Amino acid sequence: MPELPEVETTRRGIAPHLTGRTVQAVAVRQRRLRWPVPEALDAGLPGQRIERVARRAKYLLLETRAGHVILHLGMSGSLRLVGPDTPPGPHDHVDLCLDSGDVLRLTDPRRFGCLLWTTRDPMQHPLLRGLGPEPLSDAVDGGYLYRRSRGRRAAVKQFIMDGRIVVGVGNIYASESLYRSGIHPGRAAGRISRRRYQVLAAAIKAVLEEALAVGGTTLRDFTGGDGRPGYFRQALQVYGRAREACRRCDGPVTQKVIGQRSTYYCPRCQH
DNA sequence: CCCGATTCCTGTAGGC
DNA sequence: TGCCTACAGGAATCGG
Repeated sequence: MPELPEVETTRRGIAPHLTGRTVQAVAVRQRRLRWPVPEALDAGLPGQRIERVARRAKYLLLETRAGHVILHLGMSGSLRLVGPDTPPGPHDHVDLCLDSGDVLRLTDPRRFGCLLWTTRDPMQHPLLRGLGPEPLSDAVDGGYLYRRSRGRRAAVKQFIMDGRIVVGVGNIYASESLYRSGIHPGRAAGRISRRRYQVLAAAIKAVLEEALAVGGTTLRDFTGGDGRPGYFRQALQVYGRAREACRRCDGPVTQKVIGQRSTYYCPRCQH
């Protein structure tokens, strides 16, 4: 599923094929995604040249002079470039037809993604306004997490998954970075020391960067469309490994629901 | 403001 | 083999 590294990998994969191209036509076969695909997209996008492909959090932005496409892959979405006469499958909801002949195709079986169009500053869009800093930026460090966590009683795992605090840390990376940090995911966010938040911030960055590095492998699946899981799966220490042996202490990995999400951790190594 | 619960959707996995 | 249910997940939104 598209996590932040995979969204960034997607961006890098499609950007060379989109930048400078003009959208000739838009075909919407299914408008009902997380939010309806607006009719304004069909009206406003054709004829526009894509100046840049950017990313903010897990949103992809296609910038044109007339407006911006805001695209989110949800949990099952993917983008592929296909030839002009490739017949769409049942979950191929939207096509952007380019003047190169390529078609950018959005596939999303569970339809948790979205594809929106705005003629205003996209960063002021309700979905983007209020998002926290990028996890790989200098704005996120131990001191920042420490300050933002004061007074919070919610679990630290929920805290780092809160997009207003820091974006891009999904369920998988939250478990993985807490494991690396030796921090118990259920610990109250406001009761963790500055020193431990420094360790956690470094772990979040390391996990995301490592995933991004192997996300380049996922790109081949993505463009080739064979859907194999990326290599990052093999690097997971706790996620999805309930009752299996902790790689550090050999004790069983525990699975527990925290904040309505499956959470994996080692009760011996994380406190 | 903070926090927990609910909601969207459908492929997959597990139980019987 | 096949049916049925539970579950997974990103993130907005609602209710307290």
